[in-house]
Order: sequence, then structure tokens, then C-alpha cells
Amino acid sequence: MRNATDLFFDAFANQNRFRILVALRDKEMCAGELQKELNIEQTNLSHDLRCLLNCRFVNVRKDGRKRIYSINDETKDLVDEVTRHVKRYEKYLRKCGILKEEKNGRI
Amino acid sequence: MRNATDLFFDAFANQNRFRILVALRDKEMCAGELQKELNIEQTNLSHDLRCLLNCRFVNVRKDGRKRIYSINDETKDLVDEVTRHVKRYEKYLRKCGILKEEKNGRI
DNA sequence: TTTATATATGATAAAATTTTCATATATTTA
DNA sequence: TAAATATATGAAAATTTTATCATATATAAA
Repeated sequence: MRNATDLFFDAFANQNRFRILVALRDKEMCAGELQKELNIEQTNLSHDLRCLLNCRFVNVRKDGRKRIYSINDETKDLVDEVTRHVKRYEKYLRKCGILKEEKNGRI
Repeated sequence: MRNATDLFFDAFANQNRFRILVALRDKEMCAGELQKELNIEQTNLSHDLRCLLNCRFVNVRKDGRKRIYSINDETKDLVDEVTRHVKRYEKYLRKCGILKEEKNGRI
């Protein structure tokens, strides 16, 4: 059985899923709005929303044929703290040399 | 150019690297001690420590032929907050259905 | 100054994740 | 009830990440 931390990072520390959480930080949105704003392919967005929902990082309510998603407060706080940490360490992250600046291949 | 958040999660949200940060939470340790305690293969541990060091999440000092690693306070706080969040959501993470309970293949 | 211990480096192999693709369902409007 | 819109599902392909392997360096002790 995997440990809970691994599961947590799988859900939270994923590029698209974290972008969704950041977008929902300021206002609730339906899938279509998220899709436009974040430019995530429809089926991927749907997979990601399901994951965030199952983990209870976000909530959803129906409105006609739209589904409106919102982030919960605890998760919002964590998003904020991560964002602060990222800002503080960005300079070093960029110079790390082990983390890849570009997706595969050299810098 | 990748965004800073992606680089941050690459460094921080990695199984072995996060375990190292958690281990260093309570006391500073040299590579050999970490290796025993966490049971991480030597070369992997070395790669991971270099990454954490380059990102400035940990510091190092020399003592004879050992190198003693310690976590910085800001990162320690973030580790604690993540740990709390994981505890709170573990129940849902396990039931997510999208996150894999076992490494590849079915549950 | 040779041997032993502690740790580091870089390339490739192995494994895991993310995207794509084909298609399904659910609700509304015509 | 047929067409249109909004969103969801599952499997396979594509890409990325992590582990392994071979080897290097640095310090200490014999």
C-alpha cells in the first residue's frame, strides 16, 4: 500500500491540477471557463477535475448543464503557502541544474 | 521556459526527496545516516541531496569525511503544513480511484 | 603513498505519468 | 424526440521521471 503522502502529491503536485486550484483560488468556475482560461484539453481537464473532486480539494454543484467547481478553504491556504515558497526559492530552483528547465533535453 | 511552480514540485514533491526533508525535520544527519534510516540507494540519495541543496531547501557542512545536512526553517514549516493536509485528506486520497494505490497495475 | 570510507557524477535502462483518441452520458433547446 | 452543448470515461500511445550501473573524487587512516 502506498503512503498517503505519495497519493497526496500525485493529486496536488501536478501541473494541470495545481493550475486548476490556483484558478479556483479567486472565483468558482465551471469546466468550460477553466478550459478557456487555462487552455487545458477537454478530456484532460475532466480527468483532473474528477481527481480533485474525489480527493475533496474542490467541491462541485450543478447549474443547468454546467458544473460549477470551487476550492475548499484549507486547500486554498496550502496553495497560497506553496505559492509563497515558490516565489522565495525561484532563483535557486532555476539554477538547480538537476531540475530540467525545458521538458526533456537540454536547457 | 518552465514556470517556477513546476520546478518547485519537481524538487519538493518527490518521494525520496520529501522523505529526506521529513527525516531532517527533527535532526541534522549525514548522508550515511539518511541512507540507513530511509533505505535509499546510495547514488540516488546523493542525486537527491544535491537537488535539495541546489534549491536551498537544505544546507550542508563538512565534518571530516562526512557531510552533515540540515533543513532550513521555512521549508520545515512547509513540510509540516503538507503533513497536516495529508493527514486530513488521507481518507479521500485512498478512495480517489484515479490515484493509484499500488505502483502501476490495478489496486 | 596505498587502502579504505564517504559521497558524487553522468549515461542508460526501467518504470510511471500524462496526453491523446474514440466514445459515452446528461441536460437543455428547437 | 432530435440536435446541440457541456462534461465524463477508459484504453493505448507518447513522454517524462526515477532507478540502476559504472565509475569518479575527496578525505582519512594505516
